[in-house]
Amino acid sequence: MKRTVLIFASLIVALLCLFQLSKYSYSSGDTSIEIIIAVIAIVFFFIGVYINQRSSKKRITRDNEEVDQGKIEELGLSKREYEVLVQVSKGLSNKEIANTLFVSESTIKTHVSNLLIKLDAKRRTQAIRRAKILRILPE
Amino acid sequence: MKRTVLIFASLIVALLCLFQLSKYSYSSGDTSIEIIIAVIAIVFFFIGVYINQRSSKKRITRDNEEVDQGKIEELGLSKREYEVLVQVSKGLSNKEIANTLFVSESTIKTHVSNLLIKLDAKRRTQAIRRAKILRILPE
DNA sequence: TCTCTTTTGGTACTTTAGTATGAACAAATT
DNA sequence: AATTTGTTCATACTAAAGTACCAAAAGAGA
Repeated sequence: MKRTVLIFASLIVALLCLFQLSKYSYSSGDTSIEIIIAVIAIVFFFIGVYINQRSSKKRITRDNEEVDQGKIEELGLSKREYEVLVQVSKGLSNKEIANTLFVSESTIKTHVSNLLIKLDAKRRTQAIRRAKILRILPE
Repeated sequence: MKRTVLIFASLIVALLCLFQLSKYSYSSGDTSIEIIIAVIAIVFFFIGVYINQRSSKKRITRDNEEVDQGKIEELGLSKREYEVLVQVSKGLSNKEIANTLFVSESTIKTHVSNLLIKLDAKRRTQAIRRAKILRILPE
């Protein structure tokens, strides 16, 4: 938001500068009005392109990286369960997850079972699917 | 590409129209040159925004939906193997895949085993992971 | 025609995954 | 203090998943 204000402020300043430039050129008479208008058109065209590129980049980043924390709570997933879900989505086995989280495989099995119920999935692959659709997983 | 040419052509036409308008306004003297320039600036600014929005939308769609056919060949995945991979990524079991593709479960197991080797994965969940990273799967 | 790849399918086996159930313990809530 | 919730772990079991090997049939290409 602050950036948008700054950009618009500098746009107005640029516009005023162009006014002065056009007046000067007109009075001196060595530059035709058509060229001035063309330059202004081109400059503002590219300003529009540039500003839009910045905002669209932000949009892409937001959509792809942000995780919907609300839906995690909505599903009733606990912190640990979500951690396990992330590891599952990385393609790790229960034993591997147990090692990375420093708990036993039994614990992971319990978490996965609860995960499947809460995500309404029969298999871990289905859980991954649903989690990605619900925008619960990163990337 | 064709659209880009069309857009630029209409841009030039618009520019010429504005030239004529500015000449008329100047000779009649009832509109100041500043206002004309301001209008042109604003119009071309929004033209820039509009064009960039169109192209950025295309970019988003391309990045998310297009599948890298080259990498599939590179990995040596056959048509059927790729079909199975897609079903696996949807969270289906071997039996379910067998039913949707009208073959036996043994066949699916063979395909999956070959898939895992070609994708350098130990589990189907890992295969899904790698496939998504390689941009082989849709969405 | 012969060869190679793909697709299909089987058997037998091992390994993961997932279910059911019970239980201990800590932390937060009522 | 009593209850609920989350995390931990175990046992015993069933169900998938995956491996290893083999083999037949179809299609494409040399």
